Amino acid sequence: MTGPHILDDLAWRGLIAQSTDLDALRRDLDAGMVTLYSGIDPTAPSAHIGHLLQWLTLARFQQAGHRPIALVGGATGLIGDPKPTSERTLNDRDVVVGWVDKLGAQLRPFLDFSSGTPNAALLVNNLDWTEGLSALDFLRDVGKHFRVGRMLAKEAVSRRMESEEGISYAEFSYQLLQSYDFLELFRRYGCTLQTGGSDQWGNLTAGTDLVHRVEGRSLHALGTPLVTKADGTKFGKTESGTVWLDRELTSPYAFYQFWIQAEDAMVGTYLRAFTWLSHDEITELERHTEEKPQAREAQRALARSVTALVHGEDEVERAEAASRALFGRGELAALDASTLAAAVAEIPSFTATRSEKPTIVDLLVGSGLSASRGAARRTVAEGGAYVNNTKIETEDWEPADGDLLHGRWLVVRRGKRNTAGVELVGS
RNA sequence: GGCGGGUUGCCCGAGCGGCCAAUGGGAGCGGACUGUAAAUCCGUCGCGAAAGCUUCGAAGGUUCGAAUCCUUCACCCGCCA
Repeated sequence: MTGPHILDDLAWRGLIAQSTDLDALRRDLDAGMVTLYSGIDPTAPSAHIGHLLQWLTLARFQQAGHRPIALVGGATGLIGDPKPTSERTLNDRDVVVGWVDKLGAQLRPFLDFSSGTPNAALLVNNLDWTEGLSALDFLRDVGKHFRVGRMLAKEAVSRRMESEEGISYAEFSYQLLQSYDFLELFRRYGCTLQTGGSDQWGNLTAGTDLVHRVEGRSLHALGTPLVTKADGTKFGKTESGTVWLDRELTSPYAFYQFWIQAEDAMVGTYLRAFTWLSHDEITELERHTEEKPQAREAQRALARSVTALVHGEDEVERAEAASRALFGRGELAALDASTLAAAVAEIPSFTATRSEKPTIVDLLVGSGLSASRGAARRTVAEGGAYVNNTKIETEDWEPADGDLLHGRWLVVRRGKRNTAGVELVGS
């Protein structure tokens, strides 16, 4: 095996926020193949880039020769992990089942499941071992090992206890369910390490505690840091919401754009956490950002790498070509028809009819760039409306024939970076 | 089961019969600067071109007039059983 030790690599990448006994973990990792797991709950029809980080972490361990188990929480997803701010609303069972399937399919490309490989990845669903469990058995076999004082002390619980809203018994019990997963995976597969976001730390340690009490074994837990923006605020959101891995929810182009807009101060952090680029390559890119930030080399590499990982090289090509066309210094009118058509295909677009004589306000609203006519008019008044990179000053502006690129397209833009395509049809 | 407190726009949070489409902060959005970055400053932030319309947990009611008062319901929090 080449390259740095897996723990050193993770540390270098800034992926170790918390851990149980790191030295003991290192000894186990060095002694042979370790089976580890990380779980995500089905709370939406797609994973997002926070989940991606967990899967990549599993993949890094697999790359180092260890066996990853990717867990999808068909059971825990029915209960809901306590959020610091508010109680979750329960999702219907069949909805959760559908999401479990989607997430399972979505994570497959990130791990090697090929049978025959000694450390082939496993995909499990915790509903498999909890569904048949009676409430009495659960309380006797799992509940009996938990002290309420310890449970209350967990941050996820205490934060909620202090909040106005409080916490339901169901969410309070969540940590028991997740702990039981660790115990079950230890018994079934000899799993001795759980990784997860540091917001899961309480749940991770609850798991090691349970196994310790029941099996007398000290297992390991590793918490990855919560990825944030430079000012500490939420990462992974755009104007239109969460950045999803599902292309129907976040198009590859939008996905690429999200990464290319990364802040200078954070681009290195993201490169380390979300890409497979080597330490040398990343160090070089970080130096580039330091010396020539306006070139945005690091952002470009980041967007390219992560988009390739999630959507493939072909989509990277398309996203880059569209980005060049839309953000390039060249005139849009100078683009040939096929390049333009390809670019428009990548961005949200809609069709308008000539006879309807759409105004700039119609175009902004119709393309979804503005939420309402009032908002669209405001955008025009604020000087944020563009057609084909030309600022539109009046709200009753209508496209003339000469404005149409190749006889039918318009590129509408709100602000600096929100673009949409319009195809004008009819006569 | 009893008593008390609460539910306001994306979030926090004022308002406690008319001056309230609702103070303030944050987030968001647009502009200037720049580099599809950050910071800063300026503007904006229910729908509508406007008249006006729909909002302050839900439904009723009192009133010329309600987010503000009353009734019922739902949910949340606390204390006591």
